[in-house]
Amino acid sequence: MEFESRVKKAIKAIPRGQVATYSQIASLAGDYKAARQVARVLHASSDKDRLPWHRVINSRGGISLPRGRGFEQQRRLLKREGVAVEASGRIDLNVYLWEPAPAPSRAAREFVRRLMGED
DNA sequence: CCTATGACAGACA
DNA sequence: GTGTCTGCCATAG
Repeated sequence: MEFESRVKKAIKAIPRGQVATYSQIASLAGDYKAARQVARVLHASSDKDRLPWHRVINSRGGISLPRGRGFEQQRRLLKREGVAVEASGRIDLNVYLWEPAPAPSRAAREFVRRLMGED
């Protein structure tokens, strides 16, 4: 249940107005090959989890839910927060894909420290 | 131990 | 662009 909770945490971290892919979430949860598990978690999750599930899309930049079984709702929720979704369900990843800020590397911290002239 | 499931992804024709 | 095939692996039963 460790992996599953990390998946949920990662999904909750997706900012409003942006999207993340299944495999992206899997990677953040610690297993880059576990995209299908992310799908499984979402499929099984009930609304009490309060997950921004609609911000998770597939690697082709599309809504994976079939029409009539969630597609329309996901599209509506995304549009509501400013994400442009084509009628086909496609979303421009170059615009909306979430790029989590990486933790600064040691080298980066060192660089800043020197810039600021701390000793 | 099995087998089945899953809102996936990448490679290929 | 489509369609097919294969690998993937945590869970549930």
